[in-house]
Amino acid sequence: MVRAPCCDEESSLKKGPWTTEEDAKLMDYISRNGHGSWRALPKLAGLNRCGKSCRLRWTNYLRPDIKRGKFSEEEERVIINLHSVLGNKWSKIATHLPGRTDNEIKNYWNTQLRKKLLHMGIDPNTHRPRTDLNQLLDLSRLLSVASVGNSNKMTSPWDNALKLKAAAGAAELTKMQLLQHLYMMPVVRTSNSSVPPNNYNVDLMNPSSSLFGSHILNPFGGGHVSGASTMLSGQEWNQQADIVDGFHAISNSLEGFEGGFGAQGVISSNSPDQENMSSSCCYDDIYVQTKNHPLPALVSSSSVYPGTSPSAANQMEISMSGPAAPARTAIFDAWEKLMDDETSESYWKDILEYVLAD
DNA sequence: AAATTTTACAACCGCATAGAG
DNA sequence: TCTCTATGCGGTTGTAAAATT
Repeated sequence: MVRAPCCDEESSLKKGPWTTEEDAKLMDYISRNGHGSWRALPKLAGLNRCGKSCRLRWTNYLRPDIKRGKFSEEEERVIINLHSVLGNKWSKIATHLPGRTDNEIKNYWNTQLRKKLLHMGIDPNTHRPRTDLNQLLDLSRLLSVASVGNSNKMTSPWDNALKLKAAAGAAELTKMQLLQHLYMMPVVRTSNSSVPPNNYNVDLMNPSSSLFGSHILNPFGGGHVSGASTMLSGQEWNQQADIVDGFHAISNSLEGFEGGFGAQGVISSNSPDQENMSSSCCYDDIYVQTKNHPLPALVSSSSVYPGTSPSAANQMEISMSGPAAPARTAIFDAWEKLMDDETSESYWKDILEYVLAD
């Protein structure tokens, strides 16, 4: 059954911006009678609008309890934290911000907060560090942030986020992401590798992988983090069960690293109604997402892997001459820079050597 | 100063859902 | 249980204002 749009029934109904006269009529009517049936209201109030338009105008603009003006830092923090848990459930988020409408919050998110998060290197969809190469290559900035000191003074949610990101081991994070990209490149695979063809990569940031326990970085320290997990291969998490031996070794060598993330307390995860969640497991009263989720646009698997499941033979071909070459160069350049950094620990060199020798 | 681009946000559209009959 | 209506919700669009060229 197809229902006709309510506002198309009478094409003479006015659309577009409301005039002050219309606002006055609507406010006057509702203040005297309440809104009652929205569909009946326009005629009763003498408005040439559809009921839906009247409801929207009232709830988003004319309602007397609406708060106007800039969002405070506290409100920003609340929105970000709630968004990390609820996703784009604007009406639910709005219930925690008295005087703010879902529409206003949605607009503010889309025009301000999203950009701020992106600028900080945080994926606004996942609330996790971005994995695009530009971000990865911006090592010096992250490292300098990480070394700024341990001041706990928070001046804004953004400072907080940056500091937490840094405190959580931005340098290590970046190294891991580079490692991941390195490992995703089918450069060093040999024919006797134990890794099945479709498991030639591994997401070091994957909370469900065995590499780092189940810790997810929450840049805002709000206690919960969620949203879809980043999946770099576009395959099911559970297809990554067979992780190459070399990376088990890396995992073992990085056990101590958990403290870097975990020091904040872990973070965690999902409300049970989280959309797109294929499964979750309880981890010390925390839901940890194990989700099938596509690769972020900025690091498309296709850009690194022209084929979805290349054979060992064409993996080599790809690695030598395929379109992934520029990305590989960038990654290796970043590694070179990293290795030149006198602050790099020797074990990172060991890890790299291990991976390349695999 | 004019033209163009960007930004902010009000409003619309269509789908989902609750609930009445 | 089914059908239908009213309302809620989230994505998208339109447009005025501000910023930039």
